[in-house]
Amino acid sequence: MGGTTMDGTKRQRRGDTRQRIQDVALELFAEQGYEKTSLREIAERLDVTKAALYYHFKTKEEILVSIFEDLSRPMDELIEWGKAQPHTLETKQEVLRRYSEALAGATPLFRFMQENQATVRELSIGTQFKDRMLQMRDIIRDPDASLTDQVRCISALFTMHAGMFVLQEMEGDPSDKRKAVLEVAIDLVTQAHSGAPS
Amino acid sequence: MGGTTMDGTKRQRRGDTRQRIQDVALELFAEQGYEKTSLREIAERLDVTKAALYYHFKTKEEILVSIFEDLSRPMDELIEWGKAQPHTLETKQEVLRRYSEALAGATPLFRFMQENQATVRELSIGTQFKDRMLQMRDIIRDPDASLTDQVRCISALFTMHAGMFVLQEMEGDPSDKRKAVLEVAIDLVTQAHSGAPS
Amino acid sequence: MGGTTMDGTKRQRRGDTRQRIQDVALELFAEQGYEKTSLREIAERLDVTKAALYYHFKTKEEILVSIFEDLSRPMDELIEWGKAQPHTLETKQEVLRRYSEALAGATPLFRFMQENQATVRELSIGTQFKDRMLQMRDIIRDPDASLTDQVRCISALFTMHAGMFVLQEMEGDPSDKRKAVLEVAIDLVTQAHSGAPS
Amino acid sequence: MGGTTMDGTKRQRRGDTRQRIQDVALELFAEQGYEKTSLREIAERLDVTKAALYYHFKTKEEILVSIFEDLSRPMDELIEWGKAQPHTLETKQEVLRRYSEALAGATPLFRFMQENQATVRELSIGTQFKDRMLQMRDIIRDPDASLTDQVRCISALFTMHAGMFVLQEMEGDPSDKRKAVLEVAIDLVTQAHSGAPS
DNA sequence: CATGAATGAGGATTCATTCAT
DNA sequence: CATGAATGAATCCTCATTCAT
Repeated sequence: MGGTTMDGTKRQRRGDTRQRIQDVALELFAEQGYEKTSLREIAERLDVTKAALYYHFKTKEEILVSIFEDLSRPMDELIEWGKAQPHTLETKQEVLRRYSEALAGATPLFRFMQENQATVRELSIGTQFKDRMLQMRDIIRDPDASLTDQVRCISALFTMHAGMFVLQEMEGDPSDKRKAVLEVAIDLVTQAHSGAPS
Repeated sequence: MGGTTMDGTKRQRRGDTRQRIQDVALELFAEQGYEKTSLREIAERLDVTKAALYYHFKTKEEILVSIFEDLSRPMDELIEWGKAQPHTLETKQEVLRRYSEALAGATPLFRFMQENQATVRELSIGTQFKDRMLQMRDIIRDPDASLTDQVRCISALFTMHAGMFVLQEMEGDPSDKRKAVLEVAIDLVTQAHSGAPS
Repeated sequence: MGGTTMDGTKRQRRGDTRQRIQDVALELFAEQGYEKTSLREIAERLDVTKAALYYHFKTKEEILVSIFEDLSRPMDELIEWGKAQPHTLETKQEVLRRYSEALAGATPLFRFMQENQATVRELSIGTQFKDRMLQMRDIIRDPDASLTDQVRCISALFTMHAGMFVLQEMEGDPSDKRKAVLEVAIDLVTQAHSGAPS
Repeated sequence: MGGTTMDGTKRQRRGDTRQRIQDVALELFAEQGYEKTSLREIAERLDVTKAALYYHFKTKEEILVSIFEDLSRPMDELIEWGKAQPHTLETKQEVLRRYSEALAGATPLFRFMQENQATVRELSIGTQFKDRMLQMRDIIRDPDASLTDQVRCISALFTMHAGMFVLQEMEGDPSDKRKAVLEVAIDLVTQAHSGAPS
């Protein structure tokens, strides 16, 4: 597929239609939801025909899948890395720090995933995403800790997740807010670590 | 056609159709999402025609609105109560306790609201729900506290929210889990209260 | 039907629902057209249920039919009278004068008939109305006259018809306008009469 | 399904679907009225699916609008021409002559417009059509003339309009009838011109 | 690479009508 | 006299998808 001269940054300037489709699609998906975004709409924004989309993607779902796969790679790598580390507090804190960055790098996707859970659940990426969240959870929490401490860890994760979107509506410098969110999350994990097992 | 022999099973249900529509609709909305649930599906489950739904509700959206209004009243009352109290730590803790109960009493609705944010956003209830969340936020947080402490308060809210659904997938007694979630939330608010202003 | 004490003006003050239905229906039919006016709309305006309409009329069409029959009686009588007279110019002029009054007394109905010809054509009253128009034509025109003179007579009729509605949009006193229309119509018939046979 | 063996009958029709839709639609609209003609019916007659109609036209109304725009252009041009001429009797007579031709060239459309006034009134073309009629009126009549003479001019217009359809039911050669109608119309305008101002 | 034309399945909604109470 | 509840058939319209060119 896609025969071009190998100049190192191949496929950058040329058949960028595929990329543009993904960009527009993600924008619309995040804004209006997956179901309410029609291929017609995407095509119109790109000023191509619907049929053109089908040249690049077999189905509507495949567009979403491809976006997901491209953008969630950093998160995947983070999980891989986290699993290879010792389950120390320091690891967990570092995981949170890196997760904060991963989230920031793919805000629209995560916003989409969060706001379209019901839809995404029956799509192939639904399971994938859930699996990753569970893996994150298992890196962060300690199965032998008290229920409360486990909740703290999970809460740390959700705090970061939700923080991204809810805090957008508060005044203040975005990077300050991100720092605050991260701080609270790290705090939660740290507290969980110093708790007594149930 | 449609013929169900009058064996009492159907006879009993008379006059409660409106309620039954709401019940089935909420179940399906929560399970599959609002967009993916068709009125045909709801009607079929109730063994009535689509047109019957329109006797009781003017539009699909109105079904959802009516469910929302009925089920979110306790939350409304809680907010009313919370706003009338002094903004002390004790009030906040009590609000969280009551919120925990309100959530438990309307789990499917809250699950729906959380998993269908994208859809709900352009529906009339979207704004209402968001408003309520912001009011809860303003009861719980202290606008003069440090950013971090404000995040703690918001995190307390989301912990409870998310807790409801995410923890369903963990082993353990449901009421234990609810208690743990509440504890973490109260903890967060308490910590926020003892922090120094920024 | 409708047993009440015979006080001479029976059924005037009491079961006037039937009458009210007709009034509202005609108003709406004339305003929006027959197809676009739903029984729901009529019922709502009267603040009764749709089912109530069915107590008074068997079908939607019957409402229209009943209106038509009640309001077009004067026109019927005019035709009867006209047919019994000698076919002189004076008769025709008098017919036009009386027609002018008949039209004025049932403006909304005639407006409706004119603006809903396509719909009315397949309704029972369609044929009736057309028949009456043809009878009017045959009273007014002389089959032995030249084509042109026949057209003059028919034109006289249509002038009066259309005049009712089109002239509403011109400035000037309504009764002056009606007089002008009648004058032109009478003129046309008079001219037709003095013409030479083809 | 739908299977028509490729025997040429269908093959020929390619690319002209849009036109065929307009043709069939106008035919049905004129015959049964706009409301009573369903897209299903149009599609069935053309042996395509309803969705195919939507490929060519955005809405049912747009089908009608497109027909109207295509077919009423001659009338538009006539108005343009008429407005540019001096307001002499000769101009008016010529306008009527040309109008007669314009009407003949778009009989089904004008029949439709006349028989569906109630429907058309709330459609976008309703206003357009009315505007054109008023412009025609203003070309033909003299605002300083007596009311009666103004009615004569308007009557001339309606005579031509109505003539088209009513006369179809009279015996006689069509072109003879058209000539007679035109003669009466011209007569009316001519009389109006020789009248004394009110 | 992309379009023009079309489809089949399904969506929400509206309507005239019925009937037991 | 009138209503409450329901139906069956139809409506316009939208969508993801296909395929010959």
